[in-house]
Amino acid sequence: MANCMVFHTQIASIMEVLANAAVAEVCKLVDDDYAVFRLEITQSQKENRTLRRKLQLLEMKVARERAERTTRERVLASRPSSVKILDRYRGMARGEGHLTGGHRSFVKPAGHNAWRDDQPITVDEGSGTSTQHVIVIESAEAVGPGVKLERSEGEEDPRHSRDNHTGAAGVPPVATEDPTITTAAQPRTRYSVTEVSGTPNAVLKSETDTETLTVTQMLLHTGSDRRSDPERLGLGRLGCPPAPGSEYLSVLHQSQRPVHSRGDGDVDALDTGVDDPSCSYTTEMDPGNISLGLETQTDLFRGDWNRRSNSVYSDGCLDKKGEVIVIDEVTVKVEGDAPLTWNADETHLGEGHSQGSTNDFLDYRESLETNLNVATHSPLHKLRDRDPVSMSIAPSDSHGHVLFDQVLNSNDRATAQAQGGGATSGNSKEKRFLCMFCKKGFSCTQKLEIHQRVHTGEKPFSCTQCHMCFAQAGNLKRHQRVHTGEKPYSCPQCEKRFSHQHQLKMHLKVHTGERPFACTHCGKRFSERSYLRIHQKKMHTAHV
DNA sequence: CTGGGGAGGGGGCCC
DNA sequence: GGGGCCCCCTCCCCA
Repeated sequence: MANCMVFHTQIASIMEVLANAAVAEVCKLVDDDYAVFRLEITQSQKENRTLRRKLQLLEMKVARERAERTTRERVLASRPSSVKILDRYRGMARGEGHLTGGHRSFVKPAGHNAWRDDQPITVDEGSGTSTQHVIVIESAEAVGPGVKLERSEGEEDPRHSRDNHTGAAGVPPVATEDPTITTAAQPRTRYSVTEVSGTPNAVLKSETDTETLTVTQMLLHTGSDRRSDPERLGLGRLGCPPAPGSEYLSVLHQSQRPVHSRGDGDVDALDTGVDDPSCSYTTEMDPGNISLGLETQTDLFRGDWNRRSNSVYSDGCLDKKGEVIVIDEVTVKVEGDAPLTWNADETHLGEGHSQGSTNDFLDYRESLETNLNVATHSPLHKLRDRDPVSMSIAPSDSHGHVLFDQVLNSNDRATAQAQGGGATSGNSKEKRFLCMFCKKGFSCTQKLEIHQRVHTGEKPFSCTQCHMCFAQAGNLKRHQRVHTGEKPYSCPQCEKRFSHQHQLKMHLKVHTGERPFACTHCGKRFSERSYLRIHQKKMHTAHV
């Protein structure tokens, strides 16, 4: 019996050893196969990159030919110079295709500060599926010496664009600030930026002749801007103010890549990493894809960059396919006496700006409504669809320069109010502090500063518990009730408690039966306007 | 309905 | 008294 037990034990041991060996064998086979699979993927990626580079080269070639042809034609035509900057944001977060915001184009006639009718600002209304971004800087030759387009920190470095042209897609994105970027008054004979990934016509051309044109990307930020704060930068996705320049870029490089995988591009799916079950294999990141998006992406997210989940930001920041050249912030300094006038038909920026007069600030209110909401790209910030990315013009300095600054996170409500005469509409208090962006007036500078955060995306108040950022201290305080569970507003009739006072007010209508909002179509009444709106949308869409 | 963020305005306090 | 600052209320909107 004892021998039997010993034998049985030995059998069990042998079986265990065999089983382990079998498992090891299987694992080895799996690993080998997986390694082969990974190798194949890597090779496919490399091939893909190679093809992409070839495609880019071909497109560059075509672009150059077109540029040269255009240049010759222009020279022959002896047309007055103008500067065009076409910017297209690719890929609407919601695919609604209203890409107006990011596609603002400026045409600044040389010699005078009024937009010429015959050279309208081109608003590139991309289909939303196109990946091309085009920067066109046309003939600067006629631009007066005082006209400068400066490129500042954070702006897309032309060299990056050249990298794109030359097929240097594999070059890792440059996230660091390039002090040389701000090379104002740097003459350029040609400036071409082309990034194409989905459409054959993606070509960018720019021709500047003897002009001292520099494109500068700048953000208008108030003094309290904390963009330099590493934590905020890292949290930019959460809704912190859009960080201008490369600082934000660097954050993107670090944290935004995973987001690419959500895109619709096959390549991206590969690039963003294959879910490797073995955990020992790191899918090669496709620098061609990643770098393109990152190195060309300048700063979008500004706004809210804000908002809510971290991943969102990346969304907004990076193009789905990571191949977009985004020039979201362009500062154009115009030295001149005459107010700058935009072609209202094209840009809605119909008001001029003159130094020292806030009334002359360019009115971009309408543009706010139509601007692309970069923030919408950002899951974090969860910008509303309507939130525009706007190109705003603000007084920049004591020299009467006009800054064209793209800002995010503008609120349509503010816009609507501004449009409704908010700047001057009647309040008991004199509202002599006008918003440089929307001209809305405020009674004191503090109010104005808070308001302008709507445009700048600045959110100086950050939650210590969840990285949410807020433009107003009170909103942060209110938000923190989410963490503390504090519900200071209790219903006297049912002991229900709320964190918002307005929530209690709405709740009380449950008890009172108050339904002040009646449907104009069917007479049905609702306790809140939003309910009525939903009802009308659902039941009377045809009427509305 | 409820929860929660965005934003404007009023008012008190202090200098 | 005016301005800056802060707190709070309020309304709006969305999920």
